[in-house]
Order: sequence, then structure tokens, then C-alpha cells
Amino acid sequence: MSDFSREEAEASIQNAKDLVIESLAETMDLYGVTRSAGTLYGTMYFEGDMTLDEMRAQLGMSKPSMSTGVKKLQDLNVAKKTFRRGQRKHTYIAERNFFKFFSDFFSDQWKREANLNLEAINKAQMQLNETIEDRSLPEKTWKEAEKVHQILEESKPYYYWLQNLAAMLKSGELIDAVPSSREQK
Amino acid sequence: MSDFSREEAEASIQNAKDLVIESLAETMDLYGVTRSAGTLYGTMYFEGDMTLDEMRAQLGMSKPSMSTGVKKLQDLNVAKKTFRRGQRKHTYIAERNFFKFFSDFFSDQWKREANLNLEAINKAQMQLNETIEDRSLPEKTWKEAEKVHQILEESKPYYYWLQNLAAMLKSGELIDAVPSSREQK
DNA sequence: TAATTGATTAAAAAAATTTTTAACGTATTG
DNA sequence: CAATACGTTAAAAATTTTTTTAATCAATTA
Repeated sequence: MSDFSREEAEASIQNAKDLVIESLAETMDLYGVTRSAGTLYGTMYFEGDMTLDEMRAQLGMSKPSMSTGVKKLQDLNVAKKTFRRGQRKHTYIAERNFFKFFSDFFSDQWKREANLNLEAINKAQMQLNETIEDRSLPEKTWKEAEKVHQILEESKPYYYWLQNLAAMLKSGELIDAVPSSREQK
Repeated sequence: MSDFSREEAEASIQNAKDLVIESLAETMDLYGVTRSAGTLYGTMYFEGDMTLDEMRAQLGMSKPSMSTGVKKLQDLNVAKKTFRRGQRKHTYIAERNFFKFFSDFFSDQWKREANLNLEAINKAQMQLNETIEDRSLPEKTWKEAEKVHQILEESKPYYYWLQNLAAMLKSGELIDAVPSSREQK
């Protein structure tokens, strides 16, 4: 219909990619990844494996930036080192399976969150018990300790729930339990 | 046993609180909240309703910091304005229900993420179609357009899944589907 | 094994974010 | 209704984070 030239068509393809790269980068912001690492991921998402120099050429940034960016993406398990035959430079490829990313990312994060907080709660409760059991103290003081103890106790079910959710996610159970079709039941 | 003085006991209680406040603040870091707003939340978590001046006294920071911090917490739905009789100053209280926080936070985030990306994908695919349908272009060019189109198509099930998950979380279905007891099945 | 190429680390520069001080506007009370 | 107290906005300062340039380290190849 509109009869593109080859150059126009290629620019149009790049433009289409950029729309999605932008949106992926904005999303990754929410996952604690800087905008530039997010853009790097988006770029890799559409390419095959890439060298640091190819990344730098695409993004117009320095090589150390690419190096640290790739490392961050590797930490997040969304980029992997690959081997390209006859290529001296290292190459990296983006993980395109978002289900895998979601499972890895949130199961780790939630497990860590639950453990961290439960540990702090347990330490705090043990310390509070010393005050609670000391009946020589004024009522106001040990009542306060009891109140704090109680608040902490009431938060535990949440962290247990979070641990269970993380385990369900890790095992794949949660992925399977939710439909991935457009229509919702 | 160890027979505290009142002062020692009160310091010990505060120390116990601080352990948990620290850990809550570190957690909230993961949710995109600055450490100081996280610490503010942790402080409010153990108190009843507080005025900005009370917060400032506890945290040793400026009042505008408290004002913006509270606003951030209100945006996150973890702090609410309250009315204390005979109190001219505004008072605020922390939401202690972490289940509610989790549901609100992630259902909103995931819904937003899915919509944002699906919108970008649809725009990109429409633009790619112009190139794909233009048979006057060299094969290499429209094949590339088709490849990108295909990659985007394959990502859609993930976003539909995420939309469904967000809806399940919003409705309370997900909270109920996971046990909140310590032992895991 | 020397020379060269590529990747990473260190230090400096730049940019962005957070915090504070100061000014302003609004509302409450005497 | 004037005076004062409170909260928020604006601008400046301080801090933290990100990015780059420069230097170093490691590895490949001739």
C-alpha cells in the first residue's frame, strides 16, 4: 500500500522495536533496574547474542557501562553468557521467558523478605521477653513490652504466607494455577 | 531474672523496636520507598497516630521531610490521616495489615505493567504489519519485520497471565489460596 | 613469549535524588 | 479579625548514584 523504501522500512522496524524497548525499560525500573540497564535488556531482547561492543554501538554508551549493565542483568538471571564460534569477544543473550523471570525474581525476593523480617521479629521478641518477665518493673513498662510483642506476633502469619507463596512460585505451582489466556473466567 | 531498671527496660524495648524498624525499612527499599520513608513507616508501625512534629522528634529530621514521607506512604496506602479529638495538628496512622498492602501494591503494579507493555506491543505490531504487507520490499527486510512481530506475539501470554494474576490478587482469591500457617504442605 | 585485544576495576566527573532551610499560604483560635 | 500555628511549596545544599575516562589485568594469537 504505502510502498516503503528499504531504508524507510528499516527505520520503521527500529521504531517499532523502540516502542517496546521503552516500555520494557520502564517496567524494569519497577524491578530495581536502572533505566539504562533496562534499555540494554530491551535491546538484547530483539537481537541474538551480542558483544559488549555491539551493545555500545547500539546504545551509544561506554563499554564499562555495558559491562556493569550486563552483570546486573546476569544477577537478575535475564542475561546469559554464550559462546559464539570463532568469536574472541564475549557474547551475551537475553532471556525471553518472562514467566521464568517472574518466578525467579519474586520467589527470591519474597523469601528473602520473609526470612529477614522473621529473624528480626524473633530477636526482638526474645529481647522483649526479658522485660516482660521482670515483674519488678512498673506496670506501664512491661505492658508496653507486651503490646509490642503482640504486634509482632500478629504479623507472623503474613510472613508465613509469603514464604508459602514464594515456594509455590518457585515450584511452578502458581504459574500453572493462573490462566494465561486473554479471557478471564 | 536480670532485674532491669525502668530506664534500662525502656531502652531495651526501643532497641527491640529498632531491630524490626531496620528490617521493615530494608524491605520497603525493595518496594521503591526510600530508606527514610521506610524508617518513618517502621516508626509509625509501633505507635498510635502521630503528628508530623512527633515524627520529626523521633527521627531527628526536618518537618518537610516528614510531610513528603507521609505523602509517599499515603500514596502507597500504608498511612492514613486520622482525627484526634482536640488536636489541631494533623495526625497519621500506619496500616499494619500487610496482606492488604501486598494485594494493593502488586495488583496495581502488575496491572499497570501488563497494560503498558501490551499497549506498546500492539502499537509496534501494527507498525510492523505495514512493512510485512509491503511485498515490494526485499525479503530480508520483511522477514526481519515478521521475526520481530513473532517475538512480540510470543510474549503476550505472559501479560495475559499477569493480568489474571493481578485480578486474582485484587479479589482476595490469591490470598485465600495460599496457607498462612508455618508448616508447608 | 611478546604483542595485541578485550574486559574489568579505580578514580573522577556528571547527573539525579534526597534533604534542608526559607518563604509562603491556609486555617484556627483568642 | 488579627495573630499565631501548622503544613506545604520553592530553592538551595548535600548526598548518593550513575557514567565516563583512564589504568590495570587477563587472555588470545602470532
